[in-house]
Amino acid sequence: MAKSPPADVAAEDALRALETAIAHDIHAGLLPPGTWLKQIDLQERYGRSRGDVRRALDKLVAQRLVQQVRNSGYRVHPLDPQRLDELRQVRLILEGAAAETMVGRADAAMLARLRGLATAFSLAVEHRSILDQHEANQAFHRALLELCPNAELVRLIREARLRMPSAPMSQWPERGWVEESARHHHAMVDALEAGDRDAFCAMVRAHIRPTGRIPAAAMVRAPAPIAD
Amino acid sequence: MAKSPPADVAAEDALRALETAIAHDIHAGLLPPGTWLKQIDLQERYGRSRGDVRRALDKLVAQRLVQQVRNSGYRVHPLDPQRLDELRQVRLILEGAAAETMVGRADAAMLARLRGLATAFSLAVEHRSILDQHEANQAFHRALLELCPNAELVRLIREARLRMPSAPMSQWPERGWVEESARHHHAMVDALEAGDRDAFCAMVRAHIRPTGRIPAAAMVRAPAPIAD
DNA sequence: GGTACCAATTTTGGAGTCAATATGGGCCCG
DNA sequence: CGGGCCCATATTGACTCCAAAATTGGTACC
Repeated sequence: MAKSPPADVAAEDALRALETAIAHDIHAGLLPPGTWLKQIDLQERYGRSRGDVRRALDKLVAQRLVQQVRNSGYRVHPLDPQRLDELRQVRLILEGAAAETMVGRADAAMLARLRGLATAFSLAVEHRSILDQHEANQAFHRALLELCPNAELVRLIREARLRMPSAPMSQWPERGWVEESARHHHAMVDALEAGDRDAFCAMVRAHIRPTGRIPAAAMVRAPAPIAD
Repeated sequence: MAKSPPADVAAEDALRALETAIAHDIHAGLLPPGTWLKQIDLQERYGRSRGDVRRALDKLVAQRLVQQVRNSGYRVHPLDPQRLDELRQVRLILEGAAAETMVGRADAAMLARLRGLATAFSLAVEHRSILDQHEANQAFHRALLELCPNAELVRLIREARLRMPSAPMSQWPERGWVEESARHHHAMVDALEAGDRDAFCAMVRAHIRPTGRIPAAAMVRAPAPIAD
């Protein structure tokens, strides 16, 4: 049953690889919101069969990252300010709750790794391209999420982050925010190291930047009710 | 342009209908966890083409309600105690956060409707089949969720609830829980009517019952101080 | 009597093909 | 000169068919 046939794993990973490749290009800004994703273009762009493209697109539709219009094809989901703010609130809820479970779970090696990723991001902010900054940021947060023991929660957070279409790219250029992000990362590691749960959670929440306008009325209060 | 072609809408709804039909049968216990979902069976069971069955199955896989094994087909996702508990925590997080946003948004008509659905559930508990109870419960919670202004959050909650495989059916029969659920529903409406946010949120959290047995080993240590 | 092997059947996965529909340009008419 | 209609093209969506793989049942052997 659970053998390890390379062909099977390869095929399965290949499908997911295509899916994440398209998602990556969307986040990188190569496929701006509203762009029509013609199957034939993707087919030759990624060198895959049409069926694979179609299945990957369907998965992306299930994640609401792309939109399907009957008999017109798929297109990158246009970003709606309302939806963007709702997504931000969802991230606040999920990542805030996850933060509660993370403090105290990092050993020395993990702390060192996180510190390294935080400094890598700082360096990227100074000397590298925006795309590299994006990568470094994702790497840091990916590692951070490994501390959360709730696999389902982690999956949900990953999906929620994935669902934010091109948000980073369009708003990062504002000088000052990236640098603040870098400081946030280091502060998170500091709090983790000190075992200061409140500081850590506060930093995680502060890190989720408000989208353009701040409708304070819709803010959710609520600290996480999660069991350890 | 955007004419009103019944074919398009019908086709789109038809696909989703098949998807929800399968999900419904899974929740109803007709397709227990671990069951192999042979495409040909579903094809003749729901009277749909194989392509439709496949696409619906893929969507269900994306929602982690069914599992796909290469060259062996799809099967209902087996319920793992660990995963079930993680899902419960996720529901606590999401529904608890949603509850915070609901108080004060219900007008008189909505309150009356909720009250009616709560009593309908109570009646179902007394006089109807388990399946009817399940339906009544879903109807109440569906209506309740309409109070949440965050559409993305609502979607996430619906998906999370959908992802719980057959949990209600397998554990509801324990006499006492269903009746407590009915009381919970009425208490929620009471709190909503009184505008008592804390009471409402507490009730929502209490309503998310702990998963059957608590495998202390699987717990991430720490007593789960769920609800209050 | 139990076990291991082998063949037949069933089921999946994918590719190819074909009809239906939207898009864009050109043409005709006002 | 501007607007509306019609047709050619390209793209999508669905059905069908075929090969590959796994499961099942049977049989022979130990």
